Amino acid sequence: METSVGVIYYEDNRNLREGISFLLQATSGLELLGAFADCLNLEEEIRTLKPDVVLMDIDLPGISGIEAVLQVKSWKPDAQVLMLTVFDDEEKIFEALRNGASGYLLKHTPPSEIIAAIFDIHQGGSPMTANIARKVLQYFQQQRVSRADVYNLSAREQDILKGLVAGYSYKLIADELFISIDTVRSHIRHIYDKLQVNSKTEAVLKAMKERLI
Amino acid sequence: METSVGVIYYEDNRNLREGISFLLQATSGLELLGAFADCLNLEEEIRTLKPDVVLMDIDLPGISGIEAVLQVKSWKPDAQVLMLTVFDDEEKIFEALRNGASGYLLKHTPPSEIIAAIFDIHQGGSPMTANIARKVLQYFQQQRVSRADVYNLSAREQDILKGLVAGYSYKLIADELFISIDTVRSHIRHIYDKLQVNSKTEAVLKAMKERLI
DNA sequence: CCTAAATTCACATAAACATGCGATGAAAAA
DNA sequence: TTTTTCATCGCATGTTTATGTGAATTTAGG
Repeated sequence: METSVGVIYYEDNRNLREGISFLLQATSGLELLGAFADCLNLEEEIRTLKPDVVLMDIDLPGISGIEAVLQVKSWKPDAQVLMLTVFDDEEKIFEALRNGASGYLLKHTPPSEIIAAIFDIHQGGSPMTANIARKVLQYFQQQRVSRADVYNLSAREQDILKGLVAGYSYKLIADELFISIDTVRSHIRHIYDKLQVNSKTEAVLKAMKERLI
Repeated sequence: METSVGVIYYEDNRNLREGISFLLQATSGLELLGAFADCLNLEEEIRTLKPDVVLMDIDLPGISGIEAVLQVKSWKPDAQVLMLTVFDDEEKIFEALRNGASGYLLKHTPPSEIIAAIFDIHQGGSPMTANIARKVLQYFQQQRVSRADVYNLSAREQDILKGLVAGYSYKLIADELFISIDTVRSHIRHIYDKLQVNSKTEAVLKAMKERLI
């Protein structure tokens, strides 16, 4: 059983690459399998070196670090990718994370923390700076902005809409709420007006997407 | 302009509360506005003490820390809530974060890091342990895993299902795919069989909830 | 008090949908 | 080669929805 964590490092800035490489080599428990300036031979490098952790600069020439993540994960799905970036650009962060990166650090992070993060990520954690974590959280929280009152749905209309979202037919909703089916029809007409739709499916989709219920 | 960060602390364990309280008081740049064992007077405390940061144990007797987050955010939306917990229970994490918490630390985090996290959160970061960050990421990544194959939907059936999820009528789907409306019917029959539903709305709901598309 | 919503109900008709029972040809699997 | 699955189409029938029109009662706001 190997005890050290195999690392590959992609970084186009030579000084930085050599500096961090030296640090990685000097750290017991880590094994630097390779350090490269670009991802031109990514596939072969991943296949032959079989890294546990890939340290990846996000702004690489040629194939960007973001695309590279996808490739790393497709060739070695259990490899953990830790992104390094100078700027915390929201779009790039999300793209990289969606592509399968597991951690995200700013380059100005102290070297000791980068080392710690490599061990972290290898043990199943997702090291990221508090700033980046906040952006992820916001994306994840941004939801409940739009509420039912935006569309001025009355309480009863929301009841009916809940029934629709539950997948009920008009008749079931009527039974559920102890009202006639024509009343249900009437409410649904008003709901459609307010949501600007004209079918059950569209209303349900809008309700789900905008979390009106 | 006040320079210190006002903190309120909720923790039912007396020893822990007094220990951390002492630490908070001794830290320059922080001002401990209050430390309480429960959230029974949460509203008043938030209103009168106007904290910048609320340090909240997740497992409080009476009103749980998770519900408390919602209340804190409703009475002082710009207050940042930092959750503290012993176990990293996935459900509780997500509930707290959905309710508006901005950070999440395990209780065994070293006191120095808790202090650092308070400053972090006040400056717009979201401090969280690597383990918790991983869970958030996974939730956020779990999306694009087309589980359509779980139900053995054929490629064409997925096309039609996409049409339904887009809110199209049979006729529109038929036009879109250059097939007859009867063919659409036929595919939809098979989709219903495979998904075990019997209406457009149910199929759409299932597709959305389980991210089949 | 008056008006505007909201809630309830009714009748009617056309459109859309669900389902049953077929069928054909092509491609993939056995 | 035979069988199975897929994708395509048709017809028929009953059910559910969408929409028009109208109206009585309750509730909330000006």
